[in-house]
Amino acid sequence: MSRFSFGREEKLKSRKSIESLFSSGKSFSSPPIRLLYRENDIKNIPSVQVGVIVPKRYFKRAVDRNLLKRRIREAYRTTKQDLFQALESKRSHLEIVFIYQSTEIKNSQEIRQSINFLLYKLKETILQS
RNA sequence: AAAGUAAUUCGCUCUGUCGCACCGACUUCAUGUCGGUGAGGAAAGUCCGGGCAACAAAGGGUGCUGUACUGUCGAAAGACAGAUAUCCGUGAGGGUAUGGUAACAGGGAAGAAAAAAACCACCUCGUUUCAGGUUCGCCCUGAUCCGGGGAACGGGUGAGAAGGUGGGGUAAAAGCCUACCAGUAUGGUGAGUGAUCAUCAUAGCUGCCUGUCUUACAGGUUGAAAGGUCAUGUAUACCGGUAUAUAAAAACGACCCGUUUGCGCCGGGGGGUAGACCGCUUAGAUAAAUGACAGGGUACCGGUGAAAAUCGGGAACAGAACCCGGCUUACAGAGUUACUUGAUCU
RNA sequence: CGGGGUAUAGCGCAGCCCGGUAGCGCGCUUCGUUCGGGACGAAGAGGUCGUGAGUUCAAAUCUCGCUACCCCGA
Repeated sequence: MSRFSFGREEKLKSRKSIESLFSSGKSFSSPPIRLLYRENDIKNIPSVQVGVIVPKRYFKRAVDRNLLKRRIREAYRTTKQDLFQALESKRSHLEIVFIYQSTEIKNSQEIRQSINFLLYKLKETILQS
């Protein structure tokens, strides 16, 4: 597996897991993005599933929503290495959702900074627990 | 040339790195490698029509909804070409409307009046009173009150006022008569597939809008969250058979006629669950791919400049979710063809 | 993805079907009443009828487009 790939297994798709994530997940934010995550050790395999949300309320046109989702996915894809290394020792399953919370269309640099910070903080909290 | 009108076509591109979805081949315990394909003219709004699917089907009438000039194409929506009326534009052109009219109803405010009369003003006859004249006769003239008659629209309000203008006519008037003009109806001739147009003759026949009404054609309902298969496995909804026959009642789009089903028993069956696959496609996903970053270039835009040039910016509207045909809306800019121009430049 | 609805005064709603005067309640302003306030009484102000076109003599109302908000369907 290539280091920067972002295949089907890494995407959060199940309706059930999303609902439980929203009801029992923990979160912290770095504007304009909020990160929502949950840890479980059911599978006993180090793995991550990620979802991206851009609310229709903030962006009426589908073009803008698609653009922001693509930028967030790219930022995650290029900066996820540290998180994976940290998970190697924990052998736990992690579910993450990124929620975009701004009415402006931010450029790629700002989004990447935000994602960088969020993933760093997530790594720290996981290693501590 | 410039500005414009109509139709039509297009609507960024190159390099590098890292990625995504589907399909195929090879290889595998996992997986990986290679190759191919991967947004639009509107994919949008969901305004119409059709396919497709399920349900309902026994039919008829009334009702309801939509459409309505002519020809051609089309499964239908609709498109193209034309006709008439009207509005906009100098113009090329563009917008809007269009079955039928016999009968009935309505048209606020304003205005005398909204189609039929009345009122005021007009003319005339009789009468009351007054004034003046006088040939002294209720004889003449004028005004006034009341009553009868005449005719029509003079009343300047309104979006709209009883065809328009001139002449005649009359006590006063009026298509009352006449000339010309506009329209309508009927008939003839010619042109056109047709709507219709042109022209001739005849008839004084002459307001507009809306609704009711009426004619022809079309329309069952719900939408891929339709629907099917598998897994999961539960209340008497549903289905089949049988039996009874009294009726309440229910279904058949709103109503009427009409038709069908009906207590019970036996057998099947299933409220639920929220998973997978099919439906699904030469783009074909299902928390939903078609991209991100870096660098360069073009159309084009802005500044400076006489020009060459140079500096800065740099592609609009917008992202498929069952599929087709239309309509509507958004859109930086560019090309092609035909045509127009009073005022602009050479 | 599909279907439906609403927009009128600061707030909540009528009026729209069948075109001609924009109204109701609460609130607001002024005056009266009271020692003062509340309640009460009297008077008054306040609306591009979401927006852009069209039809019409005339549009909140009829027709078409656009915008915003809300609801329903597993």
